[in-house]
Amino acid sequence: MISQTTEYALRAVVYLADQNKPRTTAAIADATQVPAGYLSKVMQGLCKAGVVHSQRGLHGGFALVDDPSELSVLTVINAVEPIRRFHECPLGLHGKDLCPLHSKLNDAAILLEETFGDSTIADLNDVPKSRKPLCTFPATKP
Amino acid sequence: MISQTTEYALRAVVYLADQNKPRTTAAIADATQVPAGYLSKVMQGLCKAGVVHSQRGLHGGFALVDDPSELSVLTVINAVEPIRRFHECPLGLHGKDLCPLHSKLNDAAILLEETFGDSTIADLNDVPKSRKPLCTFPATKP
DNA sequence: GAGAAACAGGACCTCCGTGTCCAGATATCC
DNA sequence: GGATATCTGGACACGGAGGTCCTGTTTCTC
Repeated sequence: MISQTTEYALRAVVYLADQNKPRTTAAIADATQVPAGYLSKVMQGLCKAGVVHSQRGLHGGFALVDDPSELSVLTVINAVEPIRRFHECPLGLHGKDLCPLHSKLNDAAILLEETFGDSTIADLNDVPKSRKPLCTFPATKP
Repeated sequence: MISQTTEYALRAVVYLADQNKPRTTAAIADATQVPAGYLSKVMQGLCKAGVVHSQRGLHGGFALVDDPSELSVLTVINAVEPIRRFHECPLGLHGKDLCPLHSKLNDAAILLEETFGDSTIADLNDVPKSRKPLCTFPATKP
């Protein structure tokens, strides 16, 4: 449903939203448990898509471009790997008129888009402090 | 959202439902535009999962085990590649208590399961004859 | 301007989804 | 029982997702 890479991107964005200042790849990787080398690629993608911006040099790192309350989960997903829609039959038959099967699959895709479009990154961080932390970056101090 | 293989399986099942007698791999492949060699593997999977049964020899082929009205789209999907749920944090933190991010992703997975669980293969074939054919196996006679 | 911090991006690796091909097993028909 | 039809299963090929590593480039600080 969602690729590994997309989930990595979401974790990183949720983390950045919670920190609201630039964070280095190393810091994000540590907090989100994403392989640092690979995360670097993922962040480059988010950067090109305009979701985050990067700053080199001392005190640099990545930061969100928009306010987390303005950034939907769907936006992040689409920046990495858009949800696949069926605008026409994959077999090239009956033109734009989807058969029931692909119509159903398309409906499911739309459902996902709505679900992810409705929640913002801010929403995901908006929980009581105790439960808060995303899955990882919080109280990792056992 | 749905792998290529899963879509192939759905096409094959929809076709078999419409034919309601055993069909060979070659016939299914032709009707559904799925590479024959690969379809053979996919059908073997569906067979092991108990969705279809196979018959070797003359007049053999594959046929559905259950009535199409008893077979949900979800069943077929799960037979090939189950929808991934998050029963616990993938990072191994806070036990069974999902963080908002993975809780959201899990909700989306449940939504998909409901959507696909609600429609049967029979539903997909239940349209006016003219529009009917799945995407391919119908009037391919131009 | 020198040095350190940090991103950018290329080369390379592995694994799995997708796909092809073929020999073998099994069922039907005559 | 032999010929034919058909599924079964293994070997292999290819590309892309996921992942590692290293060098280059930019920017900050002093």
